[in-house]
Amino acid sequence: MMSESGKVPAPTIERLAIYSRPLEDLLESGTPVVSSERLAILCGVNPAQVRKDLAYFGEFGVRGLGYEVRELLRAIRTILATDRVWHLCIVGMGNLGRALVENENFKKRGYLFAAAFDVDNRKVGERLRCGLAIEPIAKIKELVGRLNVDIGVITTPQEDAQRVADLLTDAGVKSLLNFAPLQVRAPASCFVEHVDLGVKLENLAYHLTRLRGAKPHK
Amino acid sequence: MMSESGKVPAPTIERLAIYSRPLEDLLESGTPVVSSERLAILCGVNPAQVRKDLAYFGEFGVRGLGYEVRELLRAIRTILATDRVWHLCIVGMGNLGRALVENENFKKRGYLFAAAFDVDNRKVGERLRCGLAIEPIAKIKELVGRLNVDIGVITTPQEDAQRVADLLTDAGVKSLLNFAPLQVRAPASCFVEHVDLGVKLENLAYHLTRLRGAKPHK
DNA sequence: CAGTGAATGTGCATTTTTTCACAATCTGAA
DNA sequence: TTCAGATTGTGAAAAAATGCACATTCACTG
Ligand SMILES: NC(=O)c1ccc[n+]([C@@H]2O[C@H](COP(=O)([O-])OP(=O)(O)OC[C@H]3O[C@@H](n4cnc5c(N)ncnc54)[C@H](O)[C@@H]3O)[C@@H](O)[C@H]2O)c1
Ligand SMILES: NC(=O)c1ccc[n+]([C@@H]2O[C@H](COP(=O)([O-])OP(=O)(O)OC[C@H]3O[C@@H](n4cnc5c(N)ncnc54)[C@H](O)[C@@H]3O)[C@@H](O)[C@H]2O)c1
Repeated sequence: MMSESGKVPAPTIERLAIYSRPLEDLLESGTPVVSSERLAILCGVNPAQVRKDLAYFGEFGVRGLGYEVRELLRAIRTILATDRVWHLCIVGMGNLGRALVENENFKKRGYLFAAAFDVDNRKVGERLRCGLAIEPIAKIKELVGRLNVDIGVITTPQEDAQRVADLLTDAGVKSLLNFAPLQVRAPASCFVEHVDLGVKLENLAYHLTRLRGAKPHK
Repeated sequence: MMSESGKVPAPTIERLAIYSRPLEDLLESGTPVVSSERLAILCGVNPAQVRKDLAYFGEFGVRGLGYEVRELLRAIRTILATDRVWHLCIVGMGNLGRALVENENFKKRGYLFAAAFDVDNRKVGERLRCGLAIEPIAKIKELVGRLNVDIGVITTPQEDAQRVADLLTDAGVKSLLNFAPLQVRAPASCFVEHVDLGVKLENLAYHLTRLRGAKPHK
């Protein structure tokens, strides 16, 4: 149970997060049990894949029946460590930064923005709708330490992103979510996720030019 | 040259887009030539991977030298079809929707927002800073057809996303970029990309709880 | 114009990920 | 208590992706 001895494939982790979306809906709609086949359809993957992904962490199903929705969701949340609160900070309070801190979804899932930073002196001091005040980047080190920030979010222009990443890792942030369109470098102890919308669009563009029998799902 | 006979792995396409970022910087900084090794380091991948990715589409390098930056960038743009203008429309002009249409990066890369839609009557008619006026969703079909929209961007709340996807595909949009946290379903002829920030964060959370010798790069 | 150094392009081995297929096992009914 | 029906968990096969290693080819030098 909840063994996780060997190493788990990265795609498995990504899919576990994806599985939890329809599971939340099923839970809300009162469905008590779901089969790997049904869940697979809802997520656009293979049923065996669902079972194998879960099997890395234990046996959550009942043969002949399926998975109890509430139970499975709880298990996935434990695996992904979303059953606790994570503290985020965000650097670069432009359009994107504001949209992110204002989004209720994150709070609902346990991702709390604990601090927001910007270099622009006209913005520093401004109180955001979510209650946070924008802090100067000079306070990154102090606040990251004091507020126990786990994840740093970078929403500055591209040319500042690496510098900001350095500030954050230097302040002790253990992982980064970067929205600027370049690969920021960080020490091996810091895990970095990149969100590059340009890459997504270019993918679409590529497929649009040769859309003959392309699969609809990733 | 530019053969592309067999099928190309999906990860290759994704990486081509990633390669183009440092190439743009190199071009700007006047670097005439780059080796697969250097480019690989800049992108956090294996040099052989770079060469193999490119080899799917032709021979762009010069043995003993490397790749001419300008040439290679042009080639990648041709492959990814980013050497032309794509017309986008966006549905759901909330925080995220506004951040997206206001972002200059997209225009610079040839992704033009041709129309913006919302259901909220208080928002319809409003003129955005980018010049676009917010249209009612009743006009989706007409405008998508008239403006020749290639890509539909969905930035509505989760519960409306599937309905909006249906409206868009029905109107003839050939691909979708969805930001709502669920897998929208679309006909096989329509290519869908999902951007789920929750998945990214949950990935980080997972790795944070077991960060022992984890690789920094994807 | 031959020789050197360097980096490509690529066949092949390796690794990773997905999928298949079926024995194991559970529920509920008779 | 046994049986039927259903779906899991999982070895083993298949497919996909990555990385190695080197022959090939080019630029440049003397
Ligand atoms: N807006 C989008 O929809 C969108 C989408 C994808 C990616 N991005 C990327 O996200 C980043 C931000 O986009 P945006 O539209 O919000 O830009 P923006 O210009 O609206 O905001 C950037 C903010 O960063 C601040 N900033 C600049 N340098 C800084 C520094 N060194 N330290 C702290 N703050 C600094 C600026 O003062 C500004 O407030 C960009 O890299 C952009 O390419 C944006
Ligand atoms: N804000 C973010 O940073 C962020 C990040 C990731 C994902 N998302 C997702 O993107 C979506 C939008 O986020 P947001 O923060 O902009 O929300 P928002 O509430 O600010 O905006 C949603 C907009 O969609 C409009 N809308 C609702 N139903 C519609 C319909 N049927 N047709 C057209 N328009 C409709 C609303 O009027 C509103 O303007 C959500 O699904 C959210 O989960 C947001």
